[in-house]
Amino acid sequence: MSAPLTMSMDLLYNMNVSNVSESKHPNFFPKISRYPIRKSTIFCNSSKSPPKLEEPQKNPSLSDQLKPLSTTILSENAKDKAQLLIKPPKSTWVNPTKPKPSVLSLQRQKRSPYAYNPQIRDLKLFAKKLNDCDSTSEETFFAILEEIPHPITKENALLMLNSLKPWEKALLFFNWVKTQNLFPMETIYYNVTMKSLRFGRQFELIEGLANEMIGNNIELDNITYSTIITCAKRCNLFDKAVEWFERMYKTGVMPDEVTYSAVLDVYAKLGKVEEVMSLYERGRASGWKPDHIAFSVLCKMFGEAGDYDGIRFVLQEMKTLGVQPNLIVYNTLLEALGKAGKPGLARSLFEEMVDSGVTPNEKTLTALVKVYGRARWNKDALELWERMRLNGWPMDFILYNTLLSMCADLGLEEEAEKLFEDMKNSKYCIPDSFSYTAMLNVYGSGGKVDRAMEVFEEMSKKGVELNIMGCTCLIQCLGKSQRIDELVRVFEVSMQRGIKPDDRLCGCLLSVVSLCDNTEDANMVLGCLGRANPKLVAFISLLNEEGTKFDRLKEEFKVILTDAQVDSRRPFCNCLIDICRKRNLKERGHELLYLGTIFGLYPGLHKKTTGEWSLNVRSLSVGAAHTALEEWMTSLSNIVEREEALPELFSAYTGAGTHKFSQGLASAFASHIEKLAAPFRLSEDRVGCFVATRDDIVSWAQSRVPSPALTVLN
DNA sequence: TTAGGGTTAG
Repeated sequence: MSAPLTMSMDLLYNMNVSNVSESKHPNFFPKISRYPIRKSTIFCNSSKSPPKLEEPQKNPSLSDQLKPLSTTILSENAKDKAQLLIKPPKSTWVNPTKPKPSVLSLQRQKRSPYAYNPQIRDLKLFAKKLNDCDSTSEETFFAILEEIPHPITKENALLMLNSLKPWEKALLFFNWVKTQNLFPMETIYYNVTMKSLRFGRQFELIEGLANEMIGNNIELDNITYSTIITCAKRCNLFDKAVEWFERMYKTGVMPDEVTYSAVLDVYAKLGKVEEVMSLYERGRASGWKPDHIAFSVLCKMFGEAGDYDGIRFVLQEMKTLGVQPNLIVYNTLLEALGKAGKPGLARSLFEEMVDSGVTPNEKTLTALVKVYGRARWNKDALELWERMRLNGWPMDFILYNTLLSMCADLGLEEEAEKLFEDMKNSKYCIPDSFSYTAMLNVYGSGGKVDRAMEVFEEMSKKGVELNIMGCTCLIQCLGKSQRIDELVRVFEVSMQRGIKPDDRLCGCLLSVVSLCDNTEDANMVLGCLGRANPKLVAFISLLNEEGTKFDRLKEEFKVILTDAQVDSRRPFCNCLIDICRKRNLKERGHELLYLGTIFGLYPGLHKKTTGEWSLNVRSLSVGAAHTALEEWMTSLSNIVEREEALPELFSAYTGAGTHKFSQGLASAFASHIEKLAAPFRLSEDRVGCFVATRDDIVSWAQSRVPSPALTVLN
C-alpha cells in the first residue's frame, strides 16, 4: 500500500467529527450500510487457503446468480433488515468447504499472437484507398477491391478488416470475404467487424451478426459478448445488454473481467446500485480482484447517486486490495465527492494526487472547478486557476467554459473577462455558444445590462447561436433594469432563432411582470409570456378578477403546476404572489401561499419544537416572505388571544443572502418586520435569523392596534 | 478504432 491512498483513507475514516457539517448523514463514522465487509474477503485474499474455484455444474441464470445476495443487501428504507447485515445469512460462500460457484473467469481471454505480415504496407495503403473512395457507391468500392495487391489470405483479410472505416466499408468487405469462400469465417472476423459497427452504433447489425454466428455454430467468446454488450450500452439499449449477458451464462460462457466490468457499468448506468453491488460481491467472492476500470465504474455510480457511503466503500476496497488510484479513478473520485457534497475531501484528494506524482489533466481540473463552484469556494477556485497557469497544466475548451460558468455563479466578473479574452486569443479554445452564454450570465447576474447587451450583439454579429439559457439570463437582467422594449426585442429575436421557451424562461418573464411599475410594461411582458405559456397569462387575469372564487383558483392553479416542471413550480408560485402584492391583491397572495403550501411547494416553511417555533422563508420571494410573515403574525396573535400555549423562542430564517437569488431578502424582510411593528430582532449568534421571545410576542399581540397590513386577515 | 471494459460543461 503506497502512502497517498493511506492518506486519503485516513482522511475519510479518521476525519475528526468537526467535519460533520459536510456530511448529510447524522453519523459520520461508518454505519452498517449496504456495503458489508464480506467474510469471503478474508479467505479470498488469504495466501494460506485460497478458495477452490469450481466451474458451475449447470449454468444458472443471472437472476439465480443474483438472488442469494440481493437478500443480504439493505435497501435504504429496510432498516428492519439491518440484522441481516450484521449477521450475514448462512451463505455457502462463507464456508470454504463449499465454495460458491464462480460468476466470472479469473483468466482473461487470451488473444492469438499477432504474426508480422510483410504485406502490411501495401495492404494499409490499399485500405486507405478504399477508405477514401465515395462512401455512397458500392460499385466504386467493389471496382477498387478488384485491384487488391495480394491474395486474400486469412491474415490479409484480418488486416484489411481492421483498417477499413467507416463501418459501412468494413461490413462490405466482411460480407465480400464471406462470399469468396476462401476459408471458414472464424470468431475473430466477426469480432473485428462488430467493433467497427459499434463505432457506428449499429446495434441491430451487430445483433444480426451475433445471430448469424449462433446459426452457423461459430463460437461467441468474451470479446464478442463484451462488444455486443458495450454497443447496446452506447445505444442506450440496456435491456439488450442485460439480455446478452444472461445469454452468456445460459450458453456456458463464463464472463472474464472485461465483460464483467462492462456489465457492471450497464447496471451502474441504469442506476441499479443494488444489482451492481450484488454482482460486485459475487465477483469478489469468486476471487476477482477488481481493477481501476471496475473501481471507476463504481465511483461514477456512487457519485451520480451522491452516495458518500458508497464512495467510502470503494476507497476501502481499493485500500484492502492495494489498488492505487490512477488518473481516471482520481478524476471520477473528485467528481463523485463533489456530487456527494464533500468539497473539502475533494480538495484533499486532489492535493494527495498531485503529491503522489499524478499530473492532473483537463478532466481533473474541470471536475475540481465544478466542485469549488458548487461549494462557492471563490478563494480555492481562483488559487486553482492561478496554479493551472503557473504549472502549465493542460487546458481545453471545456475547462475554459467550466471556469467561465463558475465565474458567473460566483460573480467573478473580472476573472471571467480575463478568461474570455484568453479564449479569444487562443488557437484551439475559441469561445463558443457555451462561453458566450456564461458571459451573458456573468453580466446579467452582475446587473451589467449594457455589457450583457454588447455580448448579445457580438453573438449576432459572429453568428454564435443563442441558447435558451443565454436568452433567459438576458431577459432577466433587462427585466431587472426595466428595459422592457429591449426585453421584447430579445424575446422576439430568440423566438425567430428557434428557441423554444421552457418553464425557466416563463418563470423569468413572470418575475419581470412582478417588477413592472406600470401596466403598459407589464402587458408587453405578458404578451411575450402569452406566446410561451397562455395558461399562465389567463391565470393572472383570473387573479385580477374580483369575482374569482377560491375553488376555481385552486383548480386552475393545480393545472398550471401539474403542467410545469417540478423545479419551476415554487418559482411560479413565488412570482404570482409577488404579482398579487404589486397589484394590491394581497388577499389573493395569501390564498396562493396557502395553495402553494398544500400543494407541497414549501416544505419546512414552519417548524415547531417544544422550545421553539420557526418560520423559514429562505426559498420564498420577497412578496411571498412578507405574506408568510403576515400569516404567521396573525396566527400567533390569535393564539395569544385564545391564551394557548406558546414556546419560549420564535425565529424567522431568511438566510444570510450569500446566494445570488436570495440577496436582499433579509433586508426586505427586516423592513416588513418594522412595518408590522413585529417584535423580531436580528440574532447576534445565528446568521440570517430574526428572533423574538414569548414575552415579546405576547406583549406585541396584546398591545397592538390592528395593523393595516394585517387587517385583511382579521 | 488496429479483436473487448472506465472519466470533462447550465
